[in-house]
Amino acid sequence: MEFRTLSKRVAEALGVEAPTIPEPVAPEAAADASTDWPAINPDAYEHIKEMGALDAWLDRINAQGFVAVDTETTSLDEMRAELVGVSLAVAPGRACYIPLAHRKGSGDLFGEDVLAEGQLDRDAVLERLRPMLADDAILKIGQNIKYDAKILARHGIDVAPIDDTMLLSYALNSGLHGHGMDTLSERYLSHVPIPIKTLLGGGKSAITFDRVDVDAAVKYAAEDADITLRLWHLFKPRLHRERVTTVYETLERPLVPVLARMEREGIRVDRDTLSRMSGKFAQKMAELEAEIHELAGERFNVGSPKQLGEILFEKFGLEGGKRGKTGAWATGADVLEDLATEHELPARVLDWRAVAKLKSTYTDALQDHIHPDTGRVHTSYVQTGANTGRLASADPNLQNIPVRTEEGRRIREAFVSDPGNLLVSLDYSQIELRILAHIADIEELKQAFRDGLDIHAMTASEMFDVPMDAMTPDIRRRAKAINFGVIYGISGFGLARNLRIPRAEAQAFIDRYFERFPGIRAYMDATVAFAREHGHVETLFGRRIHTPEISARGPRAGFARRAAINAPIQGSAADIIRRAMIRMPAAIDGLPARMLLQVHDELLFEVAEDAADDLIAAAREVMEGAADPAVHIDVPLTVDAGRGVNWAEAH
DNA sequence: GTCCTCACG
DNA sequence: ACGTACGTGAGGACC
Repeated sequence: MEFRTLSKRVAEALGVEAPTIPEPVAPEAAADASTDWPAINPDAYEHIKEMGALDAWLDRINAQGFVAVDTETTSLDEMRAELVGVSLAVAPGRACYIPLAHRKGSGDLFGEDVLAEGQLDRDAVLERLRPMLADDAILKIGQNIKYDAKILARHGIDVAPIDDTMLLSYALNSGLHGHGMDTLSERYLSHVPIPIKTLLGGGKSAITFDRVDVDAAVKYAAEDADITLRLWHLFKPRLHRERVTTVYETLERPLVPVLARMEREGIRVDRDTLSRMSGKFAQKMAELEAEIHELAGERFNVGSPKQLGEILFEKFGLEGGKRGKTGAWATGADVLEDLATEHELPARVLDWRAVAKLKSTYTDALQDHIHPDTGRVHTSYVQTGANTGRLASADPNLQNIPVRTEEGRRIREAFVSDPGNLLVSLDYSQIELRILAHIADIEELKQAFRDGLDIHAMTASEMFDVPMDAMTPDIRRRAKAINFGVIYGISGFGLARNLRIPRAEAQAFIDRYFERFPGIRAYMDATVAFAREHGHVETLFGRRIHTPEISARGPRAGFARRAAINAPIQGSAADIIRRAMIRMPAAIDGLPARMLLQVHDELLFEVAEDAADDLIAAAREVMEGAADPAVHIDVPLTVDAGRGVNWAEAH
């Protein structure tokens, strides 16, 4: 009897020999596959309204070992969305939609609100789909499948194994903007999908998908599955041909269930704490506003940079005014800080802005994100969010919760553990500088990290010939700015602005730095040369970051050059923490602990009090060893840990 | 919708 | 001569 592996069956579908290792290779099949495909035709899709018909689709899926899956719901917010229907595609042009919870009527308060005709029972269908969705031998293909997996997880259904066309696109082309289905369909299939707006309408009168007419929904939903499957047929062979299979299979795909889990866990946020803070901030803003109006001699909207600029630079004629591209006066914090040495108005505006930011973006907005059922805030990580391989966090963004000022940091007191639990934070110490030391192979820096020295003080000592025991905070501060500048693709202008020193002086620092650490300049030159030759740079783990503008002329060249220098450093750090996250579930299995958040170089966990030590030990080991065995990094990766009943204490 | 501003690593 | 530190997301003003 023949044992058919997943990859063999997938390979057959792609019309090629099965490979001996994990995934299929089908360059030839992909090269002309699209020419053989039927045109995308929404009228050709099947509306499943009987179990027998569904079983026929399942037979086909079981036989071929892969299927494109898409869910239709009532919301883009996976934690609140209700499942409305499921679509499946088994071959280009062969797709169906299973409506489950479409409703008749307008949805008005007094309107009819009963299930539409031509649907199957939702729970019965889910039970029928469940074995297939969890079957190890059947690949489930989705576009942003984390979304669908979360919806189905809420109905107790696991989806695995998976492929994701959005992530395939990202692995192949991180430099291109847009990995959404509409963009991909237009770019690769030259087809404009049915716009969701034609079904839902827009603005205030927009309806939810459960109010969409079933026949229209069949065309829309099945088309999405069809497009997803076609994109997969195009992308999957390119993965191997373009040598990014490992990145996709070790850094992208396995992260999906990990992120889905973290997002569903959420983090407990105390509404009363936020609400009290909002009240205090409102009071403070009112006081400051009165002072500001008094100082200005008139009432105006303090939140309007336009009005503020007119008062500062036209009414008062203050020096240092600059207009931006659009002709508006620049009133950013750096400008106001300069003015603040001579006038009280800009100083008070800075105070007002600090409070207004905390209130509007954090203490007010976060309250709206507390889930009514869980009492927790559930962010959404965007795996394709950053070109460098970093994650992005949205709705809400939990990667930019204040920490730098005392007042802001108090917002973290609202992020709390459940009773009997603690929050535990583990963060990589100086990971980007360590990676720089390794990539650029700077012996002094590497040794300093091995010796556990203060790296900024050590840099300062080398650069300014100051013995370590005679180091002053100000000299160290300058060296720190230079170290960060190097990571960002340093320029005299940028460093001068950051340190508020003359540009010539900043340039002299940089020259001195390169003199002292010639390997850094060599790394920068080599990286830019690599980008010019290949159109991309790479992380230590083979992730490619495309640099399409590296050979541009004019100011864009400078941006592209600095981004190219930064990308391998930022991207390698991103890869390392991804590797840690992927291994984490197995490492903490059995502990009463859950991973909640990632903030670029930090992982935040919630754990039962008496297991905190065990968790820290386990998680630290995973994080510190996360580059192994794929890459040997010639400096230790070290992780700092903290714990407490809230995020302020834990950090 | 775009710009400005500012929160984070 | 140009015009710049790298990577993000979000709120408010303004068009």
